[in-house]
Amino acid sequence: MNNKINKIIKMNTNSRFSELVLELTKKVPPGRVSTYKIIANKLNTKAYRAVGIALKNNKFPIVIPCHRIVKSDGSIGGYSRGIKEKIKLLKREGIKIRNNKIENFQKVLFRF
DNA sequence: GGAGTGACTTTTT
DNA sequence: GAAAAAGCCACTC
Repeated sequence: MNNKINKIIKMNTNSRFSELVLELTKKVPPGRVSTYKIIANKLNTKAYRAVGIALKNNKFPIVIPCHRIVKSDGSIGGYSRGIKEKIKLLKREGIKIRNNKIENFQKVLFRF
């Protein structure tokens, strides 16, 4: 099951970086969020922006919970289908959002 | 292989 | 505290 997902990810990422980004994104549990910064730090890099690029370019947003990745100040960030959709998905998982910012950000933040 | 781009972050106005 | 600027580095073409 998970192996299949990994294969799919590898298929669609020629570079190691994107692969790792997607791997980490997958590990964020439901109801929690993480940030581009945390992921970049986890990969020992400062390519915060490249993390976003990797998520944007991933071909399988179904298996990758991209919506659980937000900006480091708790605001939403971006989403290929529009931030409205992202907010909706987050709310569905029990995360409260006000004025495009996540409430209890520190609480729901998942630090790996 | 160089230049432009971006779902970011931090610092400075 | 909002807005702008600067810094960052992988990605794409």
